[in-house]
Amino acid sequence: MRTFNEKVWELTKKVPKGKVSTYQEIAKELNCKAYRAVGYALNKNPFAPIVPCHRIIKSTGEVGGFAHGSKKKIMMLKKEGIEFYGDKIKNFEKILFKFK
DNA sequence: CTAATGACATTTG
DNA sequence: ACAAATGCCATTA
Repeated sequence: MRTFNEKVWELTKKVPKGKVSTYQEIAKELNCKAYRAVGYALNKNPFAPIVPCHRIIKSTGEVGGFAHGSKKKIMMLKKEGIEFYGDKIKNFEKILFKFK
């Protein structure tokens, strides 16, 4: 059956390169406010390289956490053309991908 | 079934 | 504006 986690991964896969999304947006798309569960799902995500989990950040514009270290996450995002103010995303609202 | 956990978000001091 | 406390939901033990 399609678990909550699978839905999360599926939405995460839809985020285009060079853009990011938030845990909150994903939760909302699933008709709930389980941002916590979303993070949990991505952490336990068995499709580590398949799903672009690094494109999911906090609603505040901070990168949040990452299984291999937040530092790595930032590096990967930078590689995709995303700019940073230290640990915070630059032009956050402009590169934010919305599902709706 | 109950308790604990976590890559969060929002409110409060 | 920043840091701490509180609330949140699904998953796991």
